[in-house]
Amino acid sequence: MWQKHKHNACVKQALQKAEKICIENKCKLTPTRKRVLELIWKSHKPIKAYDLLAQLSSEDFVEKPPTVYRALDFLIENNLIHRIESQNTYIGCNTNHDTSDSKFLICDSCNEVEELVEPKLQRTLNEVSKKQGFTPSLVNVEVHGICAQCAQN
Amino acid sequence: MWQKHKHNACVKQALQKAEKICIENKCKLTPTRKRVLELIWKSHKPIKAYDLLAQLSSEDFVEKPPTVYRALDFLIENNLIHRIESQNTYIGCNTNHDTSDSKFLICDSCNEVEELVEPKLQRTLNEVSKKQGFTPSLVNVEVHGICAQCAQN
DNA sequence: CACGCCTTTGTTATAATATAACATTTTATC
DNA sequence: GATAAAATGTTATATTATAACAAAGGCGTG
Repeated sequence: MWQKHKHNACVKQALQKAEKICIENKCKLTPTRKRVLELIWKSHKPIKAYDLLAQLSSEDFVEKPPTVYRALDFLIENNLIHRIESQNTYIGCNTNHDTSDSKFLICDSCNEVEELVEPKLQRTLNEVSKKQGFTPSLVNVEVHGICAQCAQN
Repeated sequence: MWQKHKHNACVKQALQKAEKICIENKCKLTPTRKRVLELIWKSHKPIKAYDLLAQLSSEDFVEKPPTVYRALDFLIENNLIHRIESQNTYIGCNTNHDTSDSKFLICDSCNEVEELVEPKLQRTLNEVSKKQGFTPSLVNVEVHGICAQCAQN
């Protein structure tokens, strides 16, 4: 279970990565953006925009929807988070992307999500696209099911 | 372009398939459900719930959201349509499923959608899931990009 | 430094998507 | 025809997201 891993460490690491990416991409990790990213990582599970909003509201931040959605847009554009379309949720990304493709295993029992980084899956997706003369720009894979942990219980 | 194909025929075929499926599944293709399915097929492209609602309203049907959403739920349950999560849209399904998995190529230029029925893709998805000890129950693949037709123009 | 420009944030309002909850009607079955 | 189950009608509201415009902040250049 994730409680056992070094969770503070993974939040910290995510923020450091974000700083780095922002320097590379010549953009700014402003306080709001940083705080939203931090909240996403702290939750560790897919989180909803309005839940982020509620958490921000209890702090020093302005509590209007555009605040959160702008931050989310920024983080998505810079591949720091992904949106899980089938849930209207957002989750941190700790893989190294050159694209904003997102590929997930989503456990419907514990709600944990695992990002897939399998080159083989990417290759297959490219192949089947090419076969249809299709040029992919953005791939979204969401596999729902039961994770190993939950299957045991 | 799809205008060239026998579009009436494909709508008709879809309705016939629906009748058949409903007999198999021991459920009923009521007038509202049938009309919603027909509208989805007539549009031929991904269509939004409220667009369906607007079309129904100009007819003899009750024009409230639950009407449409119930019909959509029914059609999805019986694998007669799919929901495209990244667009909040619905599209007819003319492949033979035993599951409600959905795998699409989505052209962001002309908005046409092609359903993928590649066994190889399914195998690869199963493989990468298994590798993580994950048991899939529902697969959703949405590849955005540019179709062959649009790439030429 | 001050000016202008661009980015970011604040603010109000509203759009778009979807469901809850309960009443009524229809259908199937006995 | 009584009754239970399925489907539909109805009202209200929840959830998710964006438009539009104003104000503030950062920054490069003369």
